[in-house]
Amino acid sequence: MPTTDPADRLRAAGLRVTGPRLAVLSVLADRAHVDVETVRSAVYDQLGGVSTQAVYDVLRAFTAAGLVRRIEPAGSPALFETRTGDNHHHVVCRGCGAVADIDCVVGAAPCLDPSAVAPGFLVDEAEVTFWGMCASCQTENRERTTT
Amino acid sequence: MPTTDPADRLRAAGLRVTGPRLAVLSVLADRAHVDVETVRSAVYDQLGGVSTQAVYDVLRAFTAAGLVRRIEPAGSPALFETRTGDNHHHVVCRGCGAVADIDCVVGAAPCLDPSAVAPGFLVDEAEVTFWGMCASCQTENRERTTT
DNA sequence: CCCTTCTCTTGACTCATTCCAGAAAAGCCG
DNA sequence: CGGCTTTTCTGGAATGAGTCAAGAGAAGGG
Repeated sequence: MPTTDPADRLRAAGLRVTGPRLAVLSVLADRAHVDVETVRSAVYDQLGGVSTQAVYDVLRAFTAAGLVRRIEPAGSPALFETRTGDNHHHVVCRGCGAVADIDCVVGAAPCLDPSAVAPGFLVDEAEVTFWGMCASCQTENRERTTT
Repeated sequence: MPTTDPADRLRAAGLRVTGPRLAVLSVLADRAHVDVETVRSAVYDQLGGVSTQAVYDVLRAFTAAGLVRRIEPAGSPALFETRTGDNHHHVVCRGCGAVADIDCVVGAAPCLDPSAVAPGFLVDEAEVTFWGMCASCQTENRERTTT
């Protein structure tokens, strides 16, 4: 059974095993897309205390090690997710800011071919963000408009 | 002759014609992608003074009116561009942060079909950002590595 | 020309994120 | 199992983008 143990996953990534790191890892495992403040408070509850700084450091280390991916939808703070390496994309709700995953339609990265890129530009990733309205925000909007 | 005069374009959008607005408009016309600070200083030079606030207000009003589009590549401040309504995309250089336009491969918005969106989600736009290295950053990188 | 309404100015303030020591802990080595 | 090096965590201050608020000032309609 490969790298199921959180501590092993950290070691495999060349990172030291510490309380905060394990806690952050477990928080990320629970939820799909988490912002720093959510991580911080969850870790805080779990360990009885952490500094904001530690959370940022841990998340940066994880991102650099490829354990988590950092996404940053326009107009909202950074979010972190554990699905990495599969180049999937995101839908963001304009109403409530909810983020959901979308499997990549094409496959490997970059999943799109930028036809007319500036000459010499070497593209390694295509990031796709879909914008729209989630079901509940549509309902809410309609009600408010109709009323 | 349709909306060639800046002042007319403002009026057509239902906005009042003022010094700062005309100045911002001309700054945006000169460059493809501008951040707020660049706009502010250019307008400052042109008019002999503006408040940061006015620049933000003007840009927000323009964005709301559809005169400009606001883009926000992860890790950099907001940029504004005058190409609107043609749903084109962007390449961002990881080295220097330079942004260039890419014509949409597909055509109309949303230019991609999110196959497995959460049920009920109404998508209205697909925003594509290509990440990579521009020609000069590649060269610089190679030199630094080789040396 | 007057009045209403929208726009700018100034200045304080929030929020996310980073920088800066120094103290503490984890790993590695023998 | 100790000692040493390296990395990580703590606390606190600082930066930068962007927003809020209240009042002075201009644009436009009548």
